[in-house]
Amino acid sequence: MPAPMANVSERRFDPPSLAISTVVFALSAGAGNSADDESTADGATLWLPLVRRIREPYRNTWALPGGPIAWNESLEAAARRNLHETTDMTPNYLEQLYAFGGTDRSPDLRVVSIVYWALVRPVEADKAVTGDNVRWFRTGNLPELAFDHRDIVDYAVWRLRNKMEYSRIAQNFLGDTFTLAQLREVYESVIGRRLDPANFRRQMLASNTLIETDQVLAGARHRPPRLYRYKPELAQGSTAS
Amino acid sequence: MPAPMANVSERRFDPPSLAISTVVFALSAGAGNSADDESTADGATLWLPLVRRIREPYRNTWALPGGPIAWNESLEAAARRNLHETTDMTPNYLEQLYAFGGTDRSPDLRVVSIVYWALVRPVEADKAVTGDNVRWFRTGNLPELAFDHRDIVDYAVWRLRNKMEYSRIAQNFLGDTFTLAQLREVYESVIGRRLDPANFRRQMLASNTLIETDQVLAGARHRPPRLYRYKPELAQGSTAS
DNA sequence: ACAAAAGTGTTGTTATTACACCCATGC
DNA sequence: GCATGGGTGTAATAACAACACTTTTGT
Repeated sequence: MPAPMANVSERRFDPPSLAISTVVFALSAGAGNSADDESTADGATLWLPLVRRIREPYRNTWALPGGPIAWNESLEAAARRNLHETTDMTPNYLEQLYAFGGTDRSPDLRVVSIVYWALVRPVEADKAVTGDNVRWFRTGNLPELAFDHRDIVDYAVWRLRNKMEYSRIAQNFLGDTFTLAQLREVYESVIGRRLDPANFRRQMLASNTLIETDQVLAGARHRPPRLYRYKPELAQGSTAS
Repeated sequence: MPAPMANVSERRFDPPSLAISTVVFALSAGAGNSADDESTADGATLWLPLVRRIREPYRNTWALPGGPIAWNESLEAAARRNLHETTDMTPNYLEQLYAFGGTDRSPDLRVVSIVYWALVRPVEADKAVTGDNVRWFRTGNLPELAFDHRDIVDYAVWRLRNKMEYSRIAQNFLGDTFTLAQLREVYESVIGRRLDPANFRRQMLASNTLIETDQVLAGARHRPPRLYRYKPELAQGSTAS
């Protein structure tokens, strides 16, 4: 119960308060329950869920899911709990993005936001109950966002693209097994550029992170592609504390 | 004046409070005013300043310089101000490292630390008035640190090494002009590995970030090396807000 | 048979590495 | 002259990119 008798103008001079927000990414498959799904044939697209603010400032404006941090939970736990409370999702991957603490982020309160970014698989993305107050948007076609959330999203997209090039986070968009074409599609839709199937295949196999299963994916009118899975990883998650 | 009548045991259940800390790096030249300067002939070494805690918990233990965030300053400004207050230094480079918010970081208070890391040139490093409460330590030979500061330092070193390989932060350890050997020494002492002088030279020149001056550095008993300077950079600093 | 994507081969280009060798200075 | 690092040359290797070509399925 901090400073119970403080009114708004006095609160302006309190030390900054803390909050958590999360930028969640999913690929198009799981975002089918959106209104304007004009998914072009040339590959999947990136989507993220936003929530409508129900109070001032920026009332009715779309914003990143977020909330306060409880006294007995870590930052990551706060992000995870909050995400579940607001969107019913449990992320496959969760990593701290940045702490945003400019003095002019909010018109009245001074709040420092510790922002996480997350990846969810299609199955998980479908769990998000969308409606008037929660909706998926494509990263390329966002509405006006509250606060500096637009900058935050841009930074998160940049980070995702970046990390895609040197790590194996792509697996967090996919199910347990997948074809190399599916894996390639993840890469292509995130970095926004076509990749040579032949070279991509060799790079992935050479990276020694894949296990070839003995199954193939039949049904299409061409040679059935082999299914792969990722090797169990030693340690992927985020940084300590 | 938040919650003025709260005692210690009640404070445990307050929402986390905020603080800023900074890991400052300098190369050996500027750290000569240290006690155990046994700088080996084979290149410079990394140093960082620590301050002695004057209150519980961890009283008398060395810790990262840090402090609270004022209501009207950004996180970066808080780091900069605090660094100046505690060590009289103004960093050449300053970037956010990570927000540490584990629940067990401190025995009593719950505090979230937003940590920055900084680079200072030798001239600036000399401004730090060392004494009983501020001292430079080599990163390879640190004392026991308060809280989780040891983990934080390790992470900062990792980040510095990493960033050294794909960016031009090395310049923040050097003066305006420098020889390629000096630049190489910075790289070598940070990443802890010898580099081929010939190849290093070509890589640096090929990167197209250096300007050749018309001066050389005479005085040594070998061919005088040419002095270079960095091209004025478009934008280097940290991320917004 | 044919279309379409899976999968393999091959070649040219570029980046990296190792190391030989010449250059210019102080002593 | 000679030791010392500055600076250039070069060849072997590895990584990457482009693209031709063969394989296997569904229709």
